[in-house]
Amino acid sequence: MKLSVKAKYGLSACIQLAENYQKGNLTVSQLSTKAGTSEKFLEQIMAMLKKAEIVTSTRGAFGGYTLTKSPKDTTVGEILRCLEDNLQIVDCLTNDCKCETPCQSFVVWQNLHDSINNCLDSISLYSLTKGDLNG
Amino acid sequence: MKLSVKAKYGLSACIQLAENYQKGNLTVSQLSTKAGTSEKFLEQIMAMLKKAEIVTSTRGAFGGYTLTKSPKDTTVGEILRCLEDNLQIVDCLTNDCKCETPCQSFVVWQNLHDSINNCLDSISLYSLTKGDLNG
DNA sequence: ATAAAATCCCAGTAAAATAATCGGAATTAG
DNA sequence: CTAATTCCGATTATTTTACTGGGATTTTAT
Repeated sequence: MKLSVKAKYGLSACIQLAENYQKGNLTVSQLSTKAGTSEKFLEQIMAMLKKAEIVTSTRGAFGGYTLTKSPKDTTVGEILRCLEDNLQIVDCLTNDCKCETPCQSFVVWQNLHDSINNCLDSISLYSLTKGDLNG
Repeated sequence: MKLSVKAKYGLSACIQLAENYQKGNLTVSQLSTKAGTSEKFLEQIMAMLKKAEIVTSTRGAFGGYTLTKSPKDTTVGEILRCLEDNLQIVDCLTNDCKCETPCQSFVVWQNLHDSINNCLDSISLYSLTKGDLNG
């Protein structure tokens, strides 16, 4: 139940992009410095975010990354689902449950899954840049 | 962000103890069979639950485990905190936060941590044995 | 055309965490 | 005394995470 550093670095990068929204690209080099990791590692993370269409890239000189949608329309939930295997804390919920029959814990995992997603979906990047969750 | 099998097996064992509450002990052998793991592995998990005083043990022949408190007073939150490193999804929250300054993600981890704990603390073992979270 | 700046792609490796396994000591009931 | 059981500590195997590295491709500027 630990969050991966991919999630931390990736969210950090997205917050930076939110702060730079409509002010042009940020490069992996710039993003990685502030996120506190290597370019090569953040590169992989940006590839995941791009595949999920959370960020949009421009190749070549003067290229870089931008948010695909506005910070108000981009949630932490989307970002972490992209970087944390869809936030599936147990496999039971998508695959068939292979636990004991009947699996009396199932309802726990369902509730927990919903709690986590509801929480994170309610936080937009915009609210984080304002330091106010209701902003 | 995956739940460990320790948490799954441990919760399964606790549910079994809840169903057997005030009907005597259950042995590791009995618990492990239904939980679907080995005796030796569940032994370790029961030791953790004992240390957290969630279960009480009786040694020797005809020994085994019982719940320390009633199923109504034992929550899934307690159990998973015991088996999942206190449900600390990031280290920032207890240690000093070593992320970028200022760490704009901090509020996310706080919210998530609270959501998870509130969710799990609201589920008692009793409600699980009844298959009704409001029971 | 060339060079520089950037993303993109794929492969490999090192470290850490997880999931066990193993052997045997201590305790208790009968 | 014996059998059933928890308790204790060490070791090992497997999987996941966290990186590192090389180089191809794309784009802009000169």
